[in-house]
Amino acid sequence: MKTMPLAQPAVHHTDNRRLYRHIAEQLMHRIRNGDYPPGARLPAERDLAVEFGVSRPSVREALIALEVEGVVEVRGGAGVFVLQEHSVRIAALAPLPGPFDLIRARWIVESESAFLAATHASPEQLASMKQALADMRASPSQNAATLEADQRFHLHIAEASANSALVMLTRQLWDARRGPLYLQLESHFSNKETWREAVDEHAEILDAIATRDGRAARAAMRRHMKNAELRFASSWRPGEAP
Amino acid sequence: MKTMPLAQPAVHHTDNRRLYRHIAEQLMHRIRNGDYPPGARLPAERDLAVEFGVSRPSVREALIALEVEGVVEVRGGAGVFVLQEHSVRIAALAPLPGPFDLIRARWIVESESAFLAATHASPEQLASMKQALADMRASPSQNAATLEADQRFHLHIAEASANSALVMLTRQLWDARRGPLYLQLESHFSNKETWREAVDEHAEILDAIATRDGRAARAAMRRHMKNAELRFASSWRPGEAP
DNA sequence: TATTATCAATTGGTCAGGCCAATTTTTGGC
DNA sequence: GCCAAAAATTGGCCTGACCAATTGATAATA
Repeated sequence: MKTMPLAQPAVHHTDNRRLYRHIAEQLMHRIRNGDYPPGARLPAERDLAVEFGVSRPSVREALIALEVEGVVEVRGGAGVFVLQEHSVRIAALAPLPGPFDLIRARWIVESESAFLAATHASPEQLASMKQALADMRASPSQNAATLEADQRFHLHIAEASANSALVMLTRQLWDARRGPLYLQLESHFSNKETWREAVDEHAEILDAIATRDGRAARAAMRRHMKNAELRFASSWRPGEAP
Repeated sequence: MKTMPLAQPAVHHTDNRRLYRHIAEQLMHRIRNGDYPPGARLPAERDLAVEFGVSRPSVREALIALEVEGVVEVRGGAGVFVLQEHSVRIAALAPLPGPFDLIRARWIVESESAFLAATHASPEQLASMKQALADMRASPSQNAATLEADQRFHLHIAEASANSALVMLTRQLWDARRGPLYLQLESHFSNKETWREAVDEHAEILDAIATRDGRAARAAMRRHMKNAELRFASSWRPGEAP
């Protein structure tokens, strides 16, 4: 028996394509509306599919979107439950830390990552660090590309620490740089001389890790962070506190 | 013709359930690693399905997760493309760190927070820590309430460090405890004796901070973390890695 | 030759129906 | 009433198919 002639989706989605998005919006609307209060269980995937006139995979996709957004929790065999708003929202509302707080936190976290990386770094990870350093060297001054390579370098060190929590923290610290008054300052304090210094500091860190000298790696990272703070401070215009 | 006997997924996902998450993580890793640079087109859904040894719907679910995360853009009929400004969103989908990684990361972060707190803690913050400690003492063993008080104690220390980035990191480390196999273990390793030990360790930390002895505070926090790791390890059932 | 129109291949979009594993609910026995 | 076993429910994942949009190659045309 051949497949049926393909029913037109009952959900009238004006936004072309992305059916799952439309379903997700419908569900989100109901949740906000209180039809599905926090903690409640949504109808079964099969039932939702019938109700919306779509297939179960489409409903699944919508539910996954809601799950990724932190709205619902999917418990296998049990059901889909509305999540009472939790940590994510709170973190989003918190203001981003200022540049100096970030650098000092990185001083703490990344110096220990470097220490651990000296022990655990694999040849592949060392190669990745070397590549990132080369990408930094490729540019005579700081720009968007070198900033990306810089982040890549530090993240590779965190990954080489063999501690996924440190990777998570390092990522968060770098993500926090997307703060409001950060970007313009970035470009401000970057002249050729300070940039060369920064690159050389990275080279020292990499050398220490490559030679498996944990203490030297930690010391080099701490120097780098302290110097970064100084470079940042020197480019600071008085009258605006972080 | 009946359906084939159901092939076992080639991707060996240790993290129970949520296959799409595993696939999304793999793809995210490649994107971060530069295998799929910004603007590049990912392999076709069908090809990815073959490569990962999963079905196309599973790949689709992973891609939708990445799309919701803002990492990729799906253009119907054309392909899936890596977005340019994906940096911020890239963190959320990463798997939660295991308990041991978390404790070691806390050893690093919170010991320095304690050191700084000894210098900067205000009388109000000291009072809050004291209150949290009292709430912990109020219960003879560990439960949900004491866990909350425990978190409160440590967050107050982070706030007393006068570094908002450390607060952010500490919050993230505690949020990560929402991991899958964490909660059941929590209740497992809590007998009255070990709980009393833990509470006493907190008291030592608070004493050191209250007397403005930074080095002692750091040392006390490191002892606490090391002991917590030992307590956790002793309750660990062999055969299940984090 | 350069340009454009057409067609075929590719790729995402969606549906249908199926079996499995985990969970929940019901049922049956004590 | 209480507890264990069976049945129903539910999410997890798979196979295979067809449609629609995009893209690139090909042929027709100026």
